[in-house]
Amino acid sequence: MPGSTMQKRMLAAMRPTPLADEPVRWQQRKSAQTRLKMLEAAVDCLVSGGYAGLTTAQVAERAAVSRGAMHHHFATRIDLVAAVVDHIFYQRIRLFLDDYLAAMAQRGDEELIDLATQAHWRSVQTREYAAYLELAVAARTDPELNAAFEPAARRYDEVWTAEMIESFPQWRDQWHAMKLGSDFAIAVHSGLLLHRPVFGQDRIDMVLKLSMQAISALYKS
Amino acid sequence: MPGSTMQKRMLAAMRPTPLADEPVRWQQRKSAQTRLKMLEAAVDCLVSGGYAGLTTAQVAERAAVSRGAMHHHFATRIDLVAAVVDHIFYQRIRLFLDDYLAAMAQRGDEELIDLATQAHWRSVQTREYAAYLELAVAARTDPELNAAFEPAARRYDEVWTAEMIESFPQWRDQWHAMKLGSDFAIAVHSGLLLHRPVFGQDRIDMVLKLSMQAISALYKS
DNA sequence: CATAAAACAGGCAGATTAGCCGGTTATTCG
DNA sequence: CGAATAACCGGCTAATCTGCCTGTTTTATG
Repeated sequence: MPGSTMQKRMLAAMRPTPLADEPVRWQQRKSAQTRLKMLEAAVDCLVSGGYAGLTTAQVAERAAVSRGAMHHHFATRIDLVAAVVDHIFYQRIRLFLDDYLAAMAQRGDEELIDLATQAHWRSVQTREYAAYLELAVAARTDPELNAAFEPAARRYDEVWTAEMIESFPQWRDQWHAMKLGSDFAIAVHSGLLLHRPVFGQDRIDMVLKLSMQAISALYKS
Repeated sequence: MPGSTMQKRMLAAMRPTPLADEPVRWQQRKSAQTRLKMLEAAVDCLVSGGYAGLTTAQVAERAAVSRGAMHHHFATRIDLVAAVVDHIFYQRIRLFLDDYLAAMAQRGDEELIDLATQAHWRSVQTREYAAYLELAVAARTDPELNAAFEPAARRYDEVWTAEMIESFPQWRDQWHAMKLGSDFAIAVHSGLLLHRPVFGQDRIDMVLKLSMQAISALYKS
């Protein structure tokens, strides 16, 4: 399994343009650093206060930068939001790959589907996914956000699909089933996250178990 | 199948206190009417602008009432929000029952589980569920909203569970499986709603089909 | 009919936010 | 070294929202 190749390919496909290559000049490096600090602060704002809590003032305060610096990097709020959207999708890919490849290194090449499914469920429980959820829901009612979110979400989905086909050549003839299983896991996991406060851990675990069985059954037919 | 009994029991269990019994005096009836008009306007606000768009000014404008009347019925914004939460859960129960019982009247008593699952998927595509989704996500980051939302969500869940056991006595000995199937459908359907803009209808339909199979399999073991 | 109470109307102040702008410091390059 | 450029600073305005407040109209009651 070309784990390293897979990682590089997916990350390259989703990397935001400002981080295209490492700058060498002090100014640009400092600038990128400040920019990243603001993006991470924006993610914090999303996680703790939702999309409505993602205000320029809050982000500037959390990032410990002046509102002037804020305005220098992101002229308007929507510029910041668009950058946050790209950042979140990139981080989601990065974190999932880190976790999945680590799990794959520990265990063998068997039960790869189970391993990937479990890694996806873990990725759903991260702060990055919480931020993604806020953006996804807000994009449903905010046209400006949706203009930035939907293209990024589609790109993420395409990269995900293409990589699945590339990375599991042994199942290339049943990639339809793989895609279905992936979509299924995505839907179940996000739904479970949404209902966790009411369901509680026990019911969550039972639904997860049932989902794994349904996915496994896809490959035995 | 005592459909009417089921309907009355569930609606009574979830009915908001202000609508406990029909008032007879003009004033109270008019008051309840205005109140309902504001609650429906609030749902409109939620659907079109998200939880952040649920402002007292917007609601008053959509409901075509003065901000004074608004303040008379709901002293603070959180009072309005709490009433909207109860209203939404009540409407969700009501609309689901209307749809499910109508579908059950058309078709026979067979495949009740399939019928209920399909009715649930339809209920997820209503404007009331869109409003519920906004509230559920906002409640994750807004303590004040969560204080009103979580108890209501738990009550809804308890009523749902109890009614399932009451209404399907023929499967009383496998109510664990029924509950699991219900939780599973709830998770899948909400997850699909969330990802529909990216998935598209074809992939949605395939996941729905797979889900139905997994649920059906629960009752054959 | 008179008085009380409920429903309704709309203006005002305080707080918050987005966007904008002139000024300041630090870095780069000729 | 000096000019140009990039990064950064913080105050100002307009708009919006919430909560509160004083009146006005409509309905109920003795």
